[in-house]
Amino acid sequence: MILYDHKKIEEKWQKIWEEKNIFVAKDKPNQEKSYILDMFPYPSGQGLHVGHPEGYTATDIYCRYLRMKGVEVLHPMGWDAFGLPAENYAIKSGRHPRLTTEENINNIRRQIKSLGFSYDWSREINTSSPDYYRWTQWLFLQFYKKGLAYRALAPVNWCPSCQTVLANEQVVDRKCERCKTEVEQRNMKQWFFKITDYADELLCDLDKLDWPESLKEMQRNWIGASQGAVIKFPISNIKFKIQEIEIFTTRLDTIYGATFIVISPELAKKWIEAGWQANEGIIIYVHESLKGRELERVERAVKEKTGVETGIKVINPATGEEIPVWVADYVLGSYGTGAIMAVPAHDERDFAFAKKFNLPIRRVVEPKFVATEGEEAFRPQEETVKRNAVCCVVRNPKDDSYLCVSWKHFIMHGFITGGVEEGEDIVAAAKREIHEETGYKNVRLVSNPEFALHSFFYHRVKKQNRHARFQYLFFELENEEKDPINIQEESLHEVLWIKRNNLKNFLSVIEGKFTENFLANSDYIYTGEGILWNSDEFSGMESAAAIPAIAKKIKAQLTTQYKLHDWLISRQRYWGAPIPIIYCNQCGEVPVPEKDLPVLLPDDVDFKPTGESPLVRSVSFQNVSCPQCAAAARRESDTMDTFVDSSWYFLRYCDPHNTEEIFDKKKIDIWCPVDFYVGGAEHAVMHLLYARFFTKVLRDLGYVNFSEPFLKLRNQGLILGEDGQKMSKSRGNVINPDEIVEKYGADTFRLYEMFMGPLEDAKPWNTTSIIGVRRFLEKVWQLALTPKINHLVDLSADKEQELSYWMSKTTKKVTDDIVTFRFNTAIAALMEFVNYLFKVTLPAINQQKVTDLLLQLVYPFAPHLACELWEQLERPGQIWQQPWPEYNPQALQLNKVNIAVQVNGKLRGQLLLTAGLNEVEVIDWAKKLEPVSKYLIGKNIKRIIYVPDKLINLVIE
RNA sequence: GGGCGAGUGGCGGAACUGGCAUACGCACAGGACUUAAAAUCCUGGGCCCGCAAGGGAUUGAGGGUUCGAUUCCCUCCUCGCCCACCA
Repeated sequence: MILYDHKKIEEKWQKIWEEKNIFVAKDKPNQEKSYILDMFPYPSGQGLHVGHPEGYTATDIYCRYLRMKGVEVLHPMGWDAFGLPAENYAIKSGRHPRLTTEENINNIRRQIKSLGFSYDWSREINTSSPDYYRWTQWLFLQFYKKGLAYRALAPVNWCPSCQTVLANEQVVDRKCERCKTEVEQRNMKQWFFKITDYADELLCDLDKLDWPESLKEMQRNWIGASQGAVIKFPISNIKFKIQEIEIFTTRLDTIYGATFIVISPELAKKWIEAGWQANEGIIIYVHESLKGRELERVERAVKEKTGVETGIKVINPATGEEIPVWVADYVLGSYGTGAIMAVPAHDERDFAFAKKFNLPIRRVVEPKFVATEGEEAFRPQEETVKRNAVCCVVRNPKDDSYLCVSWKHFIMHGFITGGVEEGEDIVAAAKREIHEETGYKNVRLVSNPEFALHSFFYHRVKKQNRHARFQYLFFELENEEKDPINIQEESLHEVLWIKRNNLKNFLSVIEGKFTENFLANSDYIYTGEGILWNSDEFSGMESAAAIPAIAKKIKAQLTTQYKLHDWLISRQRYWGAPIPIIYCNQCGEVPVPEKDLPVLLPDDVDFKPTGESPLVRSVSFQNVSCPQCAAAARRESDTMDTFVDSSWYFLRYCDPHNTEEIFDKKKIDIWCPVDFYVGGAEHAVMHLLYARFFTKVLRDLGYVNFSEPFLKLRNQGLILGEDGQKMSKSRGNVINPDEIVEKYGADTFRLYEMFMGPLEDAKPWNTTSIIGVRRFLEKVWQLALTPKINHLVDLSADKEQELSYWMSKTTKKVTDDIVTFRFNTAIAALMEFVNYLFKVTLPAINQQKVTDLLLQLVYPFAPHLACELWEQLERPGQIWQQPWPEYNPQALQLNKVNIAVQVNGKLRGQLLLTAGLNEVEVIDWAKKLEPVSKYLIGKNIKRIIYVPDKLINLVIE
């Protein structure tokens, strides 16, 4: 037998595929098409990492399958070639990024090709090539014309190590995403894309996408929409340019509890600049908090709130009351209006601040509970009786126990509660109830937190719907003196003292359970929605209804606020696409005319970062004449964020060599949107959000006719090192795919990566396990070239059925698993099939059929091997020209089935029976089964559960 | 602090809609071939008791629903990822 020489075979077939152009996608309209895309790599000097080919292999298997199903597939590859590492390397080594990038691309292209992926290389693109970035610049100009690209002075994130500004998305934990240096806040005039115009659509359209739910959730959080209101608080005591404070709140229902206003240091600074005569203490505080780097500011403030009173007073438009204004760094300048109304009774941060500075706390929202289960369930159709009530928490200080009652006719455990009579003082009412129900005479009021909750339930004794407002009162028992309890009360419930640590489990009624919050935390405040209190005509309304009603009365604007900010795209770096803008002393900001594109990146540049764009130092680049008035002018020297390049690359693949326009719209219509996109989850809120934004803008500009670029998306999970840690050079646990391909071959490598586990899971690499898939391929080789053939007899009917069962079963499993991207179990099914084939000896005619099937099923996973064997067996044509195998559903039904026999749910035996027997027959067989019968001696069978052709369970007493 | 996800042999993992837990692979042990080793092939156990036949336990822990739970419900523990003073 010829040996399985992976090197020879793989080189041979890769060359054939390339020469025959078999993976070149044809632009035919109205064909059944599929656009399958991998996230294009950054051409790093490290070359490919074993993580990259995981996603590439998955899409390759799927593409090869689709082509055999007759689908025209677009499966391109390219290079996200601009970016900082190449430039940083240039600074260190003095080698130009263009050169190193080109070398890196050549290396990675070689690596990718060595794995035999079926890319259409005729469509290869490179974002750092002028043919490409010309259109990135053109897009910038279209955005500019539409008012979606603008230049503004704004506080921005500055990375002192990378010497450039960063987008919000590139700042993680206040640190530069790339180099982990803490970022600084600077005020700079920079270019932005107005992504916030699309915030709402970017949020809503997520629902339509077949993406991992966690990833969609990350985008939702990033966009961060909050429904709320903007309210104006007029300044009442001083006069300067600012006459009112605008605040944003999501809790307009709490406005009657707003006892002060807090503004951010950023806003305070603006006011000072606008002429506010702030005292020195304020100026120092504002200065200090803005100077302190963001990270420290947050860490300090979370521990303890700081702030100063401004002396300014405003009118609360709801209460008409005059309230003070404070400045504090717990209010962010970058969110909402940079100012809040503080409601200490219903917000933990405001509460902490109010406690520290002794500001008034006013409760205005009370929790609402509706019983929904059991006999107590509130009956919405029936009339409701409203009652004022007390909930009395009586503590015995001697042993830290609490006075409780346990109802005798229901399972109901709680504190002493009772109704308050008309005109009765609540403390008096509470004492009366304690005395009536328990007999204790001497209790002392400890505190009245002026807290109440509303409970809606059906009163089982009184037989009516109740809406009770329980007010809490805390007492201590002074002494044990008590009167006898009246007989009627006694018959209803039992009086108990429950120890503090048992209380939580004991209490069963809602007002009791809720008390736990106060006992556990004396500073407990209620932050949820509920029923309004102390809120004029809105008292008694529910939060949701009160918000629009209050808004109407005080003329507040209901709006949605987003966390998403506009995308800052300027970078003070060299290796990127120059922003096509010219600054003229006469005409100001002038866009470069489209005919002058591309604005070429000059070669004669000193890369050393100075905080200024390196392009500033290129005289040939900087000095231009104004396109409008021809006067001397200068070019914008910043380049664009590289995420701009990758926001539209999937469109260029449809028409990559067009020199007249960005793309031919007809070709976009043929291929787009992308049907299936695979890549890492790290792009959740950057690339994937930006690409969606670009698509929506291009749709509004009329260039594309769809709203979402990537219909279906899956993330490949991380491949960890053999030690279970993330692979990294410093840990020394990096696996180089080249070595694996050299030693075991590309087919083995591909198969191993798919066999490791589910695509989306993180999983550790284990080199010794590779041998398993290599053995499998060798078995396929052996089975195809040197099968055991039975020349003497035909296959018996039984064996014939068994064979077609295996063929159908395997075809079905492999097909289903490819479509659902569960490659690990597809490979396991192929292994089982091969193990079976090794055990049987078949006549030549069957042997040929089964080998053909096996090779076709294996082809998407191990294409080199399958092509080679197909050729060696002298089968007609090429394997990739064959249609994908179909299976026979009838063959999946077997004559004989294995039925599990259980006694009381425990497996006691197996029955091999003809399929489709009725229950009675199966029971008969089961009872006779030796390992089963011994359990039945002297027992009655109570019940029998029969799952046809699968399982029988005999339930005995 | 909030959100999402996960927990199954020594290891990676499998199990449709509640129906034989541990498929497939690695590793391991015994055997065959070999002067020997590697490779290959065959066989085997998987935690506990037993020479064995066999029995019992078992899907992070505890509880519930069910004839039957890795799967559904409740409580808790651990790990991973993301977000985090966002009003």
